[in-house]
Amino acid sequence: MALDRNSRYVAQVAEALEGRRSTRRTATLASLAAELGVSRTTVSNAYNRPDQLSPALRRRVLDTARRLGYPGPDPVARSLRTRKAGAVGLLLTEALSYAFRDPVAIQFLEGLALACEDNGSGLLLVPVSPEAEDVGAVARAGVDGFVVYSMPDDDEHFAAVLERPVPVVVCDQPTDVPDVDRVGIDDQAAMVELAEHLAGLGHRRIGVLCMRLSLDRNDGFASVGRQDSARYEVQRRRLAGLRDGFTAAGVDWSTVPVVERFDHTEAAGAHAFEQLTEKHPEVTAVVCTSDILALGALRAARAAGRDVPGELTVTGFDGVPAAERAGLTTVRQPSLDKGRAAGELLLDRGDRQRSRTLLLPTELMVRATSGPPAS
Amino acid sequence: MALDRNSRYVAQVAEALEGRRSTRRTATLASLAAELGVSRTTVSNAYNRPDQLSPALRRRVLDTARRLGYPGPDPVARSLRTRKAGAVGLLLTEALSYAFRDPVAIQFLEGLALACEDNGSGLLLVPVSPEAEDVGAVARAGVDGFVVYSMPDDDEHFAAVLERPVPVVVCDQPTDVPDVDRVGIDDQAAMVELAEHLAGLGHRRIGVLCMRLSLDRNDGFASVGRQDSARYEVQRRRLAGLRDGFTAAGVDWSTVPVVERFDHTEAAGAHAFEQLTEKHPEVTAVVCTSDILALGALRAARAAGRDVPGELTVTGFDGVPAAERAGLTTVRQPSLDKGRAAGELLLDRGDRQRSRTLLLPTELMVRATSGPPAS
DNA sequence: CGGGCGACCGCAACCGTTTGCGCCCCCGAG
DNA sequence: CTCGGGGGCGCAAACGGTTGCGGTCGCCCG
Repeated sequence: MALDRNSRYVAQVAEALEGRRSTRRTATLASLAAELGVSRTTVSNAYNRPDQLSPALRRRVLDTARRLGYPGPDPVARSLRTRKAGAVGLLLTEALSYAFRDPVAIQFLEGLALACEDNGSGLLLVPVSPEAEDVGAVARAGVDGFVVYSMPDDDEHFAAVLERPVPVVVCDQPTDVPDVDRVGIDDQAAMVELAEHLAGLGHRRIGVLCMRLSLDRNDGFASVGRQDSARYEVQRRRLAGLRDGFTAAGVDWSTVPVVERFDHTEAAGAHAFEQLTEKHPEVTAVVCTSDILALGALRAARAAGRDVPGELTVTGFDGVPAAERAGLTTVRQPSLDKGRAAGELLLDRGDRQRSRTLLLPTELMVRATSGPPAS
Repeated sequence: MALDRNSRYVAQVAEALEGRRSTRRTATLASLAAELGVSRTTVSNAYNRPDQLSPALRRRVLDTARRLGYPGPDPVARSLRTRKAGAVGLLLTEALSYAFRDPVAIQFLEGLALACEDNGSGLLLVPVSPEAEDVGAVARAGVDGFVVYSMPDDDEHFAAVLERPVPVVVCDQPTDVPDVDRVGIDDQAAMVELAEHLAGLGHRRIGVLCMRLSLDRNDGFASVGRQDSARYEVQRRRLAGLRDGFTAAGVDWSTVPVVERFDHTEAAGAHAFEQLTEKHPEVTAVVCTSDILALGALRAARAAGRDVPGELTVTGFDGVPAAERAGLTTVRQPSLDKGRAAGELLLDRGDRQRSRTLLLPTELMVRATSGPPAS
């Protein structure tokens, strides 16, 4: 049995190789039809509409195809005719490979992949160089629609996506793009909730670590002006939430130090933490707009001998697995569900409604890195 | 003459527009040419060969395109004509979404993505349902080549890939497929090295936890016969390496218990550990064929009150970040480099050599979970 | 024996571009 | 005035398939 299987496999492979080896152009639907003495329609039907021709003929077609090394209808030609590519494109903020470095992006991707595989459609990761003006890659992508993940405002690539006559759904940002669906969370409200938690614990002197606010690198303190004009809406909204929450608790936001980091890594978080606390040793709570930054800050705090949460509170945002392991107080957002919802929104285009926005719930996870300020 | 031709296009387009006003037929190269009173060639050149027409006309073409909402040449039609899709397909062992759950796969993907973005080509994740016989997805993928990641022997999807007249490079398994490049590591030698390390420490009574050996679920002990006939070559080779290494140290391999798990999760590793130690409490070292399993085993061991490495040695394979954090003794393999190398092998097809195999180095990482057996 | 009915298969019109050449015309040199 | 040359643009043949319909033919039923 196993032997049988193997020999069949070997034969199959050899045959495939032979087909490829030949320098002559690979067989086409037409040449196959000619060889068989039937019409192209019939050959096409043999592959796509088996009920349209007799089983005997169908078998003959398929056998001859195998003999001639015809690999079946060319996917590109088929796509051209049917106007379906069988794939959704994904546009990412960063370089393509970044998607696999950020745990939140990975979760999102997993969800999106789930939706795709349910639908039987592929997932095309569109190659974008962050600095390259080359928008060609998105114009060249053969896809039935785009999912856009967390793009800054006024992005060229995103503009190129909107140019394409295919449906688009964005995740997180930008918001308020006419005629495209969107899935996200209420970043601002989530941050208000977190702020209330911290204010309730008694924190009044806080510091903030946030991700990149605009496309220019600014590894340092971010003025209120810079905060308000951030090109990354998500960061803008999270900061706004903090502002609202702490302002309500009597804190003058303009006195709150906000340290920005261009790179989104734990190392960046650690370094930002040092920068913050060196200049503002009085802060009792360090609020980070992402778990990655918070984990870095946490590490740096403990490396500096600070007791967390006894002496200092550290919080994050996102709810990645590592944050849970570290006992980090954070806001959990359903990243995987966002990905799946984005995919479904794009693919389940049964009821072509007016543009919808889907806001998923978040959850404040109070864990072991937040406590009342040291008295 | 030209007018005649043009008017035909005009009529054609008008007709199309009238037929589908509701869905607003998008402009085409031809309709744009008709509107401008130039040939399709010229419009095409405006996009692809700017030096082939006067700057003034080019500008006029582009402006008119914008006015008409022409999104530029259709990617699919272009692909058909140029015979280039601008994307590489990726075929995975598991369901598409699994790729984002396994740290090793993620690393591989990151490397592959790096190679792709360097080359400006997209990365198409081909949707495969593990159980579905539907091979159609790979036949339908519009790509210039395939990267195949760690497929079992005799896989239908892989066979379908070989059918396609495009270059293929496989990662890890299967090996020895004629005419396809391959990148991987020497799994067997790496395991021999690990075995020698453990044997050198004095371990003679060992137990093994391994990943899925075949497509049928077998969560339990795996006979030597099952080990030898495993459909997953990587697992087969790793076990063979252990066998070689420990046999050389005087161990009778047929007495070594090997526990198999279908699912590749920490929970599975933990459970497998319990199953192993319940039946074989005498083992002094638990060797796992992956870090994930090892991390689960480690957790289970400590939960059971076993001192690692004082009382028990646990080792993994792969060298994922979590393993480093946990201080796990393991074999590090360059997963990211494998991905990048696979991509480069596929894309840098300058010298169409005979099929190459690229074996990357591994490194034994002796850390804090291995030590001499308790006396 | 006529009519109707499936089962099977082919016609022909697209799908939207790219590209190797060839043509035309204007311009400067001889 | 002739002639070579080159810039600028168009011709027409692919590229490889899909599909709404319509045609043919054997067979069954009344």
